[in-house]
Amino acid sequence: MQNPTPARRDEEPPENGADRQRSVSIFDVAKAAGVSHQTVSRVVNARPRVAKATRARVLEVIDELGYKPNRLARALAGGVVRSVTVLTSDTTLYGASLALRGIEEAARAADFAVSVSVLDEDSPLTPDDIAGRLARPGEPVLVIAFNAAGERAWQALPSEFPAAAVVERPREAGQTGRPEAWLDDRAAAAQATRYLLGLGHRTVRYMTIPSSTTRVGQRAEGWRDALAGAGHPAPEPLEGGWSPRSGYLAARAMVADPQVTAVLCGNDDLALGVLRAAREAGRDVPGDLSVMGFDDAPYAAYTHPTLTSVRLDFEGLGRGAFGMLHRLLDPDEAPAPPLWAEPDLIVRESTGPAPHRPA
Amino acid sequence: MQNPTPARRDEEPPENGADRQRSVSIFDVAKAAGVSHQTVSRVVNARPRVAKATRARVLEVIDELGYKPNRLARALAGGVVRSVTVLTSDTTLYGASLALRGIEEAARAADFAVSVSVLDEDSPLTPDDIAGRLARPGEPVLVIAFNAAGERAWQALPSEFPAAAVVERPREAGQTGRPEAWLDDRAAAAQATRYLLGLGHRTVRYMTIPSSTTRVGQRAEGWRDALAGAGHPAPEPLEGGWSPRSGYLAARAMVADPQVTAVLCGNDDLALGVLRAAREAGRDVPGDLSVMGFDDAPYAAYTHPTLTSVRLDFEGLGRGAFGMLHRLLDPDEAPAPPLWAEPDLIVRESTGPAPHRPA
DNA sequence: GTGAAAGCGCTAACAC
DNA sequence: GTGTTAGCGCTTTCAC
Repeated sequence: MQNPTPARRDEEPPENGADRQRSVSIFDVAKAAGVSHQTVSRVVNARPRVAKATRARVLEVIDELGYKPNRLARALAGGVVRSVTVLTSDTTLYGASLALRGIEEAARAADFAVSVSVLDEDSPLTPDDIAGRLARPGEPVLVIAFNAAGERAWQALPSEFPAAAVVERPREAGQTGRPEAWLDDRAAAAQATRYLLGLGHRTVRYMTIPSSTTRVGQRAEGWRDALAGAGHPAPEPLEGGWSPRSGYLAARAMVADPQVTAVLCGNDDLALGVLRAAREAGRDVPGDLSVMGFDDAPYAAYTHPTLTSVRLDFEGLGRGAFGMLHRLLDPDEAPAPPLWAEPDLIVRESTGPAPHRPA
Repeated sequence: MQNPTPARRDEEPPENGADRQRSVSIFDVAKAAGVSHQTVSRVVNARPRVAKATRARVLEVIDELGYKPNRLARALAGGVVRSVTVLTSDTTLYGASLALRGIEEAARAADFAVSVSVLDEDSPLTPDDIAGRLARPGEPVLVIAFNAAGERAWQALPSEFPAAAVVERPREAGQTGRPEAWLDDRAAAAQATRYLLGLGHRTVRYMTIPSSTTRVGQRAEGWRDALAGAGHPAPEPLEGGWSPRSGYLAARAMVADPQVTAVLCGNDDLALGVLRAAREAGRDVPGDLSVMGFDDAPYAAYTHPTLTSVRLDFEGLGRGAFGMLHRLLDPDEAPAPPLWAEPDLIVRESTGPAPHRPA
């Protein structure tokens, strides 16, 4: 297939484009620069002991020949890794897809290759199974743990794996601290709830997105916090899902109840479903009922009514998570990561003052 | 760092979990099974010439030791590749993220690793640049070319690369046929337009999504086809973008014109923006104006009014594209790929009969 | 400073 | 059928 002769890297590369297959190797560079392949390796990896002139010459040849180190060989030989596998379970989820993009950006900037491996709800997650998803054993892992499947993977990941995660909520203090990046959903939800309460609503209902853990989600906690802070008992949360449909279904009973004047939803899709249920029940939004979303999806400014929501910097979060992993691999890497932006309340049409009580 | 002794694979693996690093190699299996590493390789790769009993024994040992072939080494050694790099430019686009998921599913089923490399609008795309994104030179590539950045990559990809793409539209016949998977957007748009025409609308306006090529998009072509088929001249298309915002902006002038009674949008996001512009202009949808989307995003059934749209099987498309690539790599692979589903018109509230003409 | 040698885990070519 | 040999392109030692 390749060169049938036993001779190795001794003759000129084929002049014409006939055998374009084999790309230029470290030996080609070495030969052209008149040094050993080892010296080339040193130059490429910015190792100390190389004469200035030698380095310059090698660099020049590299440029000329268009040499690119082969990632595989590099990894196989036990060099620095420069690749990550991202474990994620739903690339269509708004937050997850943005986080993935953030990770990819940061990774590319750091010259890391990123692989993606999609988790099913029920994928087996033994250490062996996870290892099987990696391009190379020992490769670092980044998990997007916004939902249960992701969180399971994060938990299941043996601690020997160099890894970081974007999570819904940080673990309890006291657990071994593996790097985790998260958005302060709890504070954001509390802020959202306080905003609604400030509008004069007697209380605020909350519709849950599935929590990544068995415990109640961060957003629900924030909602509770705010209610408690205002001296209100928390009503039973409504159990939603991820989709508009689940929001619609979960809201149908609630919207019939005129006592309910404000609902905070775990995400915008849910809020959209609630909007529809309200409309069908003949309740005016925001006249009779305030509906609030979470995530600030691109469509939130264009629904009817437009959706008050909380903007979250998922992309920055992804970048930050990669930064954590990078620093874990290489402690004297970069300074502090550019922190991701704080959640931001975006007020639109779907929320308003509490209706005047008929009583 | 690893084993400091020069001896290679001659002693027992460390009994305790102390040195968990080095995973079990083909030599470990070979030794345990009392065969050569080559025989193990044959078994693993399902090669013909192995005695039944030998095969069984090796398989058993593999299972026992939990041996997993090292992808890197495999690739380095020039074996079958079993990995793809997906080039995509916007993971948040609905269609693209679903296609990616479809690819990942199919790839995992075929035991391929998938890497993702995100394209910017302005990433350089010389062959060298593309090669730099690959985990290994010569690795197969799958490009998601729904937009200009993706299409540029697909065009720029040297033909030596084993590659396939999901594209908006197939190339002109006559161009070298590299495998391309696409949805019949053109027929779907024609069908949508005919549906609108059938409702009594005098004509149908079309709002474009950016085409992946310099020519007009497939959906626009379909719309033209239908109009022409019905003997109508095609009015000037409206230039939209990808976002609800761009749809809103592009629609503002149009909705003021009472002559316009039906608009077909290049995607649902655009339609959402149009819906808002119509509302602001005081035009009733679908009473005064029918608005139709494309893609059938999950929220389409929950907007107000709910959106008539065209459902497209992006996930199936992704699976199909992977299948094409797989067969390209290994001609005697699988039979025909499970074809992706036909586009499907979903009628909802946003479209209706043409208003009675005042004249 | 630089080069030579060994080997990462695997597959391919060729014996036997 | 099965074992042996020689690399894939690179990074480690360790000499000089």
